[in-house]
Amino acid sequence: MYLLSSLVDADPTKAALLRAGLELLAEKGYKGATTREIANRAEVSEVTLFRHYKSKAELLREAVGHLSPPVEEIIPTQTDDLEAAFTYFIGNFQALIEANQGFVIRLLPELIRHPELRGDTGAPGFMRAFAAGTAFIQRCQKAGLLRPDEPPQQMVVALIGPLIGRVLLGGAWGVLLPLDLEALVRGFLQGRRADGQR
Amino acid sequence: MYLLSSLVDADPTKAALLRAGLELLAEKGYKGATTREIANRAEVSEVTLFRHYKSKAELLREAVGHLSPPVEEIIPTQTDDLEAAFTYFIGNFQALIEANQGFVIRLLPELIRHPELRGDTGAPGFMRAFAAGTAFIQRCQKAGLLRPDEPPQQMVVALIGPLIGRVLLGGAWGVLLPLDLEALVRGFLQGRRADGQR
DNA sequence: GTATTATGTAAGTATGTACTTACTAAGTAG
DNA sequence: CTACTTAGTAAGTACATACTTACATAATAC
Repeated sequence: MYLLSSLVDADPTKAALLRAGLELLAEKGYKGATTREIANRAEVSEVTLFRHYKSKAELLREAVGHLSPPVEEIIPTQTDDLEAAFTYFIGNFQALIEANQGFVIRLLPELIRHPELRGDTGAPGFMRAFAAGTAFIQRCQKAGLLRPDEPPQQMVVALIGPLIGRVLLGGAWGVLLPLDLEALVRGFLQGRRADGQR
Repeated sequence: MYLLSSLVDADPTKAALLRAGLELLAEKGYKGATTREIANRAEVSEVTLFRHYKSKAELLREAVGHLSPPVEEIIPTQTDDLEAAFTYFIGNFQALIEANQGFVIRLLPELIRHPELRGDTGAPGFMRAFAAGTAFIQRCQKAGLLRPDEPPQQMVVALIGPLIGRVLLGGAWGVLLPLDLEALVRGFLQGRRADGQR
């Protein structure tokens, strides 16, 4: 379900614990994710859990730190055709968060509630997808393709905010309603191109 | 912080308990909202809490049921000028969720995680704001002002999804970035008017 | 063959939490 | 003045949880 980087093969016990911890953090929240259940789901004993991590907090902190979406694959390579580039990006991003709805609906709010889980290593892994989007927009601005006066983070919010909101509303309603991605990209680019052309 | 309807004056003890329960449900999650702390924040003893509600679950269920945004005030009264009407609506809605960020970021996900808190009384109070938006769009469709072929719920997602996503991302980043509401309304209405006019 | 490593089982400690019971004090209604 | 309601304090029950300790077992390293 959630994307964990490296280490997965290195130590299978640790990997299983991290994965189980992430899943239960999303499903039940920080308090609801008990060490007993994490160990059960990882198919190890609770004692083994505490032999690998000195506390539940440490385990979950490390698990969150290992979250890593496949950033490289969702970033467009070309910037010649802006509309195509952003359609590519938003399509990939949409697929990513649709496959990881639990992350958006449950894990992200839990990380907002428990900032200590994000660790102190600067940008936490789970934010890399947003950061990648910001970086791409910045690149477009420097290349003179997008208006330079709007902050890139603000542009990212305008671009992917609708996707996030859609998934959250979908969770609340129990139905994921379709979204017109082309219209989204069109609306986003309108008035944001640097050359003034439509 | 959160909008509770009636009853507030009727029984101040209950009202204080409900308010404290909601606040802590948002702040700490279902498990984290302990009866002791709810009672403390309501400035009553824990025993008093259990004299009014037979369980923590019942208290929180009732608290969620009493959530009531000022729906009447955010719905436009006229539909002559669609752009003005939707600007009015989206402006009010924006103000509402900005004043209640905690609801969107913390309470809504917690209600998704614990559907039993929503009660069995059909549409729960906290969804009324979304429902009101849906109803307004439906009215516009019936009046022949908006395309009738797109489901109103889907239109609502396109309209307020960006606001929701923005607040969630704001929570994750610690910064609420500005959003161009006029552009949002313009983009929303583009291609959705029934008469084909721009 | 022995030491080391990774795991399991069983049991236990300390603490927090939902919820109860018994008794008391103050205010209000008649 | 009395009855009733609403609240508080103090204490306790039953259970779950994070985390520990002690001991046994199987696999691997040398």
